[in-house]
Amino acid sequence: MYYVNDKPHVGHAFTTVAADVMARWHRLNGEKVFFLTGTDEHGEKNQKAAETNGLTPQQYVDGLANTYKDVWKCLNISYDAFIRTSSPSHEAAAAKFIEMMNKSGDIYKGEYEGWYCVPDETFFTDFQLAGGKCPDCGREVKKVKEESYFFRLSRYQQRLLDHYSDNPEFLSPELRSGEIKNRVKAGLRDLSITRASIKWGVPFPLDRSRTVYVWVEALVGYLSGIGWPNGDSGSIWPADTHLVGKEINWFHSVIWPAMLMSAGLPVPKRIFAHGWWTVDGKKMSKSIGNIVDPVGMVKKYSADPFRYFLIREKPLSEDGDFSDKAMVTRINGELVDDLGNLVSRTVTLASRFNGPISGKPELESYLRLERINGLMARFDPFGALEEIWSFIRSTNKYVNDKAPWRLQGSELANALYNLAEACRIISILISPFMPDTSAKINSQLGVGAGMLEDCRFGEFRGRITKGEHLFRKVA
RNA sequence: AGCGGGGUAGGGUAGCAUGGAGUGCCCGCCGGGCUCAUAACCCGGAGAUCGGUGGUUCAAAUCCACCCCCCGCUACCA
Repeated sequence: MYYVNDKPHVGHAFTTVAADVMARWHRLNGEKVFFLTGTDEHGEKNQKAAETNGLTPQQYVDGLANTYKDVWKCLNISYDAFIRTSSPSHEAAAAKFIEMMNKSGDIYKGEYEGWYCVPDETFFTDFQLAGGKCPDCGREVKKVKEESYFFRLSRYQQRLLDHYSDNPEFLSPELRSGEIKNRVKAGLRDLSITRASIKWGVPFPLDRSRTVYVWVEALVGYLSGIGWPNGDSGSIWPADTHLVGKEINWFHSVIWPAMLMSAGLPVPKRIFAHGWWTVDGKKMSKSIGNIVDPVGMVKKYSADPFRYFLIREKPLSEDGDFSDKAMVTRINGELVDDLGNLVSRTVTLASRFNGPISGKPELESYLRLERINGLMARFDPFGALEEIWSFIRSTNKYVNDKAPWRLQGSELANALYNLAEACRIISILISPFMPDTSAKINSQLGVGAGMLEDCRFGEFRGRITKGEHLFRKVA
């Protein structure tokens, strides 16, 4: 789920494409998948932005939510539900959730005290101040006291730590787990969960003159998005994975599980915090004007190559750099030259052959399916693509070694059989990453869409017809 | 400052837990082969004091100590 205040950029596209790839992979494996995304729409920023634009907050976020949906359509995202936190069903779910926390005795009225930077509209703790001044702008801050309701987050310190040690997968990737554990060990402060001054939000059910702190209510979106507390949400929850940016890891790895424990609900199995993109080596920012627009990328390179690049260029967990140069290298080298060319030479050779394409498997040992599966299970689609491409390269080598253009009869049929089956299997394996391309390969091979279990060398049943190249070179 | 991650050929990475010849992969570069394929494909080669110093060891990229440099997180803007 994304906090909407502008149209999505590469970072958003990355998260969503990665989630889509994982969702498609599990469907390919015959598993039942529920893929939820959506938009977090409340908060002061949108309230103000709406005023500036002469719209109601609702009108303003309606526009943004539609923009998100359009971009996901353009990227071929196969989500099952799209939750909007300004929807009535979400507000009802959030209110219900808070009442459950209250029943556990975890909500109390207190006083929030902090330093407020008026021009930045931001609160700071003592610790964050830079020499008594605002750490962002360096101006004076003033002490503010506000009556507020609190969530007894401090109560959950030990339960969280126990949960982390009992479920090592929960804090993913491993490199992130240390910082969360240590901070939790250092102690948790209770969390102020209401705002008196912000109107654009979910009314706080215990005192409707206030709204619920946006974050707290947005997290409940993971439940309201699957229809909780109604419907068959019980068969979907707990979520297998929440895929989030590393900057919001704290909310997902600490606050959210504590909230769920308080409400007496199961905790998701894994929080995966992914890394960020820089652009041409620089941080993406409006002031530099280097924000990468995914729609522009799709127009320029089309959806599949862009999706491929996002996953192939860096591991999910790491930071990486986005550049047109890197994009061109990947497309020309790996999509056009490795994959496109393999399919092209296979299809050309096969379409000149009249007899039945059959033989005995000779490429099986190069296909490390278990390893690929394992990498995907560990949430490493980057590593999985590396393995898939290793198979593609081995298959290209096989063409050179066999030199089918010099063969005839059964020897030729055998070589073609291996190539056709390899292409069919490759098509299945890449389908979660590049669904359109996979369909193109299938149509040239004359086979239907396969499942993961069909990634075995069997009998080749397709009828091959040479078609267009899968990709075009880019400059 | 505290906590966390990282520094491996021109660039990007894997390897490090359970030490064993600098071993692998991708891009780039040089040379060769092939001609089915969008000058694509295949093979070979050059290129690294594995951040630095010291230590443990028969043996260290890998273990230990200290140092240098990069990056992230530090909770109520989301």
